[in-house]
Parts: sequence; C-alpha cells; structure tokens
Amino acid sequence: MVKIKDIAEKCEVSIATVSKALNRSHEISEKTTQHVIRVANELGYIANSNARSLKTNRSYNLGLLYVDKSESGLEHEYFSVILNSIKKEAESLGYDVTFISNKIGNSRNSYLSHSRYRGCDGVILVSANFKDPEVINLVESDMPTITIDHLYNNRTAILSDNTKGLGEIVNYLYNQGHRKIAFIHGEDTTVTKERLASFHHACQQLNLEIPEEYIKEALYHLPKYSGLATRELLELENRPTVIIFPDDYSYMGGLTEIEKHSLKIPEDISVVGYDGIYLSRILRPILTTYVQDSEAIGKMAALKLIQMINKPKTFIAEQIVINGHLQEGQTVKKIR
Amino acid sequence: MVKIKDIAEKCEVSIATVSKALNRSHEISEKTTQHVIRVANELGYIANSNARSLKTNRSYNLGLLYVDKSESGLEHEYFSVILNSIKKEAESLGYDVTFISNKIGNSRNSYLSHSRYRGCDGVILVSANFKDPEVINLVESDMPTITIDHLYNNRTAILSDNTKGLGEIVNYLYNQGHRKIAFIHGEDTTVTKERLASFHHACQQLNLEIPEEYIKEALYHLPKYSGLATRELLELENRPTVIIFPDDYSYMGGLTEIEKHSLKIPEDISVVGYDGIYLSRILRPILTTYVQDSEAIGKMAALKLIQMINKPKTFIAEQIVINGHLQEGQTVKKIR
DNA sequence: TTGTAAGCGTTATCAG
DNA sequence: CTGATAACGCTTACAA
Repeated sequence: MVKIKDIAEKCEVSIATVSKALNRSHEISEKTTQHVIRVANELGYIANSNARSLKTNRSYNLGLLYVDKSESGLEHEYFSVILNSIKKEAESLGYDVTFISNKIGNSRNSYLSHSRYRGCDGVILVSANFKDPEVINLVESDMPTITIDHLYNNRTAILSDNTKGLGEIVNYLYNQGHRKIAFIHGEDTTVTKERLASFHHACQQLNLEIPEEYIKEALYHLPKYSGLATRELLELENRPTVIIFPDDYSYMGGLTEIEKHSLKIPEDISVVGYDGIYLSRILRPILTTYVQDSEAIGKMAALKLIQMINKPKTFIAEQIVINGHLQEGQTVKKIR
Repeated sequence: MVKIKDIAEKCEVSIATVSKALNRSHEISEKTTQHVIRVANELGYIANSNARSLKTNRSYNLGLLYVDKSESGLEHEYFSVILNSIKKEAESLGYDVTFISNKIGNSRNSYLSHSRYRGCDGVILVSANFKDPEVINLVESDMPTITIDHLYNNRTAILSDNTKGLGEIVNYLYNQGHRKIAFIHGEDTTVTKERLASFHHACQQLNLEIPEEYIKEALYHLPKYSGLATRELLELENRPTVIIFPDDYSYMGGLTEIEKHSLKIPEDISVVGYDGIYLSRILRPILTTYVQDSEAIGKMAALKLIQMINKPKTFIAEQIVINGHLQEGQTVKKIR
C-alpha cells in the first residue's frame, strides 16, 4: 500500500507537507498542494483510517445498535427502511456505519465497550431492549447516542408521532360510524404507553365508552399473538366492529383468525394496521393503516447524531417527532 | 481511556508483558497472565482496534457491499434476511460488519479504496451491480471477496439453486396438468440466465412447446414491470394457464393486473412466485413459490469469507449452491 | 510556506 | 519468562 511517505519522497517534500496538502490545509501553497494531490492520485494513494483515527480520535464511523427481539433480524420492513435511510444519510455526510454487538472478538462484552473498541463517534439505537442495563449504560455514557422510538430522560430521541397516530385513527373510525373499537396493542414500551394513552384520550373526547375487554395485549411484529387476541375479540358476546392492530405485520395473524371465523373484511369486521409498510398497499383489500415516515426517521437520526458529534458542547437534547399520515385503504366499512 | 500502559504501571510489569498476557501468549507465566487480566478488568480496559489494526494489518471487520438497484434500500426481505444472517454469523465468529460505499468522507471513491481505507479483512457483495467496473475492480483485487447470487470467473460465490428451482417449478406445474406455462423473468443477470436455461431445459425434457410470447422480461422486485408483462400475457389470444413470476414481490404487480381483468386465482389463472419471503405465506391465497434458504445463504457467505481470510493460500475458490424447496401454496389449480 | 519530531496504542522482535 | 524498543501510518505542535 502506498503511503504518505511514498508521496513525500516522490514530491521531494516532507511527510508533514503531504499530510497538510492532502487535508487541504491553507498552510501549504496552492502549487505544492496541487502537485501533492496529483502525485497521490498517480500513485493510487488511499489513506489509512486506523492510523488517522488513532491520532485524531475521530473515526467518522457510526455504530448501529440493532437487536431484533423476535430474533428474526432485519426482516421487518419498518426497521429495514430506517436502517437503510440511516446508512444513506450517514454516507452522504461522510460517515460509515458499523453494527455494534455485545461481543469483542470472541468474548462477551458490553455494547459500550464495543463502540469504544471500534472508536465509533456515536451510536444510533434502532431496535434494542431499552430496559437492558447494558443499553442504559451505553446511553448514559459520554458516547453520543440517539434513540429511535424510545425516550430516555434528557436524551435526544427520534419518535414517530404515536399520539397523533392513534388519535387520527380513532377519529377516522368514529367518523365512519364505528363505536365499538377494539385495540390490540404491543408489549409494554414507551411507544405502547403513548399509543394507549392517546387511544383513551381520543375516545374520551368523543364520549366513547370502550369496555375493558376491547383492549388486548400482544407482541409487536409477531402475528401469532395478535391472532390469539383477535380470536378472543371475535368470540366476545358484544363483538367490536373494528380492530386496531399493533402493526401491519401483526395484522396478518388477525387476518388468519378472521378467516377461520368465516368473516369478511370489511363487510363483517373492519381492521386497521399501523406502520404503512409496503405490504399494506399490496394486500387485498388494501389495509387502512397509519403510515410512519420511516425514511424520515432514519435520516433525521443520522443527521442529529452527526450534529451532536460535531458540536457536543452546544448540542441540546431534543425530542423530534416525525409525522405520519393515515392511509385510507379498503378495510374499514362505513357504518349506517 | 485506560490503556495497556496503565495496566503495566499498576502491575509493575512492562507493556510488552501486558500485551502478551492479554493475548494469552504462552510466553507469559500463568500467574502474571491472571494478574494482568484481573487488573485490566478492574481498570475497565478496552482495547483500541485502531492501534491494533494499524500494527497487525487485521481489522476483524468485514465490508458489506449492498447497493439496491431499485434505490429503495434494505427493504426487500430476501436481502434483509441475508444481511442479518451475515451479521449474525460474522459476530459469532468474532467479526464486525461495516457497510461499504463508494465514498470516503465527502469525496467519491471506489469500493475497493473504501474497503482498504477501512482496513476490511474481506468484503461480501450482496446486491450490487455486478457489471459495474468498480465492482469488478474490487473482485479482481487481492481483497478477499464473496459474491452472492453472481458468479465471477474463478471466484467464490454463494448461489441459490436457480437451476433446481425452475426445474422443480416446471415439473410441478406439469404434474398439476399445466401445459401453457408463461415465465416472466428478471433483468439480464447470471441468475436470470440460469433460470431461463433451466426453464427451457425442463420444458424440453417434458416435450413442452413454449411459444415465445410466453416468455417476458421484467425487473426483479419491481411489481410495476411484472404487472405490465402480466397484462400482455392476459391479453394473448392463446392465454397461458399459469404464470411464473421473477419473485414474490413482483407477483404483487401481476396480482393487481389479474384483478383488473376480473380473473380469480387460481380458478381462472394460476401463479407461482420465487423467493418464499414471509409475505408469500401470509397472502391469501397462499402463494405457491420456490423458497430460497436466505438464512443459509448469508451464513455461508460469512463463513466462507472468514475461511478465505484466515487461509488465503490454501483456500480454493468454490461455488456453493444453497438448496431451496417448493412451497405448495394455493395459487396453482390442478387441471383436468 | 515547509520541515522536524513527538506521539496516538498497539504488537513484534530480539535481547536478557 | 520478561523487558526495551522499534514500528504501524498518520496528524500536529513547534521550529525554521
């Protein structure tokens, strides 16, 4: 590999001059700079990020903490899109992206250690177990971090607008004539809490009495559990006219159950999803769902993290809410 | 950050001894080794991968080249699963994974340069434009590489079994009584060539005459183009009884078109997908498709690349074919 | 404007 | 079995 020293020899200048020229330092004359750059190109010089990082303590590398609780990996489109959007934005700002695990080489280690080991300038937490002490440890360290869809005290987070989302859904359903609205929510997380609160708030505003049996817990992204919850709802004496699912994927579990009961969507029962993944649009009937702008979420996460890295002193923790919108599909029946 | 020197001082040994002890060198006595390790833990020592890599020329970091031609990113499940499987296997073998772009910092650069800049030990090419000179340049360099679903001369590749796949599909359709089999294939790639050859071969074996108008080109993962091709097929005088799609996603484009023609699947027309993504199982009717073992593909890619890295001399380029299987869904009608 | 030299945190060689 | 020391490739005071 050709290095700075080789260029220096060829140009008959010192390595310091080469380094400065390559970094476009104004200490160096325009002429020398151009010459050095030309020779560097001729020789096919490529910098060594390890040497550079060692010296500067900056890696221009972002860590990505992505732990899928369902152990099924990147396969959930919502997160996949976020991940890719992070990658795209980071690249366009001159940063690379490395996955962070809780191992270093072959031995177990904390996420924080791993991030430090790789010299990450910052870390984005996309889907993690936010209650894991190790994760908390990372967030509370001096390592710049951004969380997506989870809010830690006094830390920067990118949040999808769960409050607005559930509110819009409930109001839409009400306007379509629905009064018996069931809500299957995901496991207990910040996101879920917010959605539940918003659901109840919206119902209250509309003077809707929702029986407790209409509220069911399932797990995000796992159709099976939403299927079970759906069955319970369908077998209720006083069956709801519409079911809100935790997410579009989970709806598929409900769908199977609804079919088993020989019910037609939306004639016999209406359904609403959440996320607005590609799937929701290609399903038939097209799913009525709340579309999260996951593209924007990922982009904003990368952008804010890099801002934080660049101005650690003046950066103020903020909670950024990314708006979504209701996708009116074909799965909600207009009543009366 | 605590470093080797701090440990050395506390233990009253030299930094060389600490380094060796930490690396479990047998030059160092068991007693010293244990002591050093204990103190290292007490102090919360974390190695610095930059310094280490600089010295050893090994990063334990794999580059991942993933360029989605549809510009839509990680959102295709087939690739998402592969990516995650690579990440999992790499981690379990003590490697990290970094995305490789064609930029370094803010200036354009080649994939190869980027890989070198980050000191990657090797690179996996998941979804790339395999005809791009820059990509070819990377593969032909001394950087260990593995390609997925594309075969370069004399290089290691992980391939899904396209030959077996198309053969099985055709034979299955034949057994179900189908004689008028249409095939919408993807853009011209190694994979497509193989599938087309296999399709024709299987038909020939069965003495099936397939009219040329039954073979259509579309683009992988883009429902729109398969939709157009489907329309052409449906409007044919002599309409096929079954259509094979390039992939499960693309089928969705065909589905829309079939619905526009008020045709029922599989009563009026049968369809077959390819990939076997999650979607294929949750669709109704369940899609008959050829399931690729993407989990195994990703895992094998990481494994082989690491083997290549470890034994560059004895490693022999090989083409590894990962078997899939036919998923009998509900979209193929039994004829007669 | 350019050069000298120290040093970032490791590993590896060689001597003791 | 342990230690001194050079070296990896680069940046950056500071000197010239």
